[in-house]
Amino acid sequence: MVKSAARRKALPARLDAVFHALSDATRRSILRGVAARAKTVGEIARPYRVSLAAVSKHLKVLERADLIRREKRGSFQIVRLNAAPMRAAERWIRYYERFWNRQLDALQELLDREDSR
Amino acid sequence: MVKSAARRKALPARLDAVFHALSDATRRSILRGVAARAKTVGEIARPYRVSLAAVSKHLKVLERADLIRREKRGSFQIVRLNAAPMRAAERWIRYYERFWNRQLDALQELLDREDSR
DNA sequence: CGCAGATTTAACCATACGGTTGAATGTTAG
DNA sequence: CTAACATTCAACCGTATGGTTAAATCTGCG
Repeated sequence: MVKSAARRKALPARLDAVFHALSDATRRSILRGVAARAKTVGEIARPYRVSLAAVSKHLKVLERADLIRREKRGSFQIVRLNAAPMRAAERWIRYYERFWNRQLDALQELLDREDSR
Repeated sequence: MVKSAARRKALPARLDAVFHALSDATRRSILRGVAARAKTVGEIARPYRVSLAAVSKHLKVLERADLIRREKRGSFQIVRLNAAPMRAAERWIRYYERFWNRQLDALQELLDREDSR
């Protein structure tokens, strides 16, 4: 059962892992990269000034959040994006859309009042 | 100038702070609470089993991400949600919507094939 | 003034993070 | 079999995190 396998962790813990994975600019950049196309670890690491071992650790964090999947291909491996877990994160955030809209409305109202003064 | 004040930090750094703030279940829970209505620190802390000092630290993390604003009201203070920074986070994630859709499509296709076997 | 209440600060602790270097592992190619 | 390559592991380092308790700070009130 694909679904239950993907959900063995409780939602809060998964959100913890996903948001934590996204809280680092290097990791977000890595995700952008593998979203464009699947890459080997070496390819992923090349653009960054950090060591390969550091990138390996970043990949482990991303893997813990299930945001990437690895396919072993002999001596190297192919890393590809798994965007699915972002859905829950996006839904969590989007709950607050009404609040930022409301606040923007309030700000707009404020600015309108300033303008007409 | 409201806008430039809200943007004194570079986008990546702000995203770091926002995603990090959201990576803890207690902090997410706190945000839910203050979204419902503005609260004092004491009110915020009451439901949790941790000390007031711990909650105070959580609030500092949320404040660093500019996800809450505090209004001093004499001996206590009122904490309210500031959802605006979530916009950028939501936009960052939504970029990947097409990927999780694409992958869901692929999964659906797979399941369809299974069904018709 | 002086206390009570609300909140933060300080000091401390264990663990996690993000980075390094160097050794170890696994795999393919000669 | 061995050399070369891709990647991870291990050990270490400095700093951050999330928690604690106890002391400090600030404010309103009698």
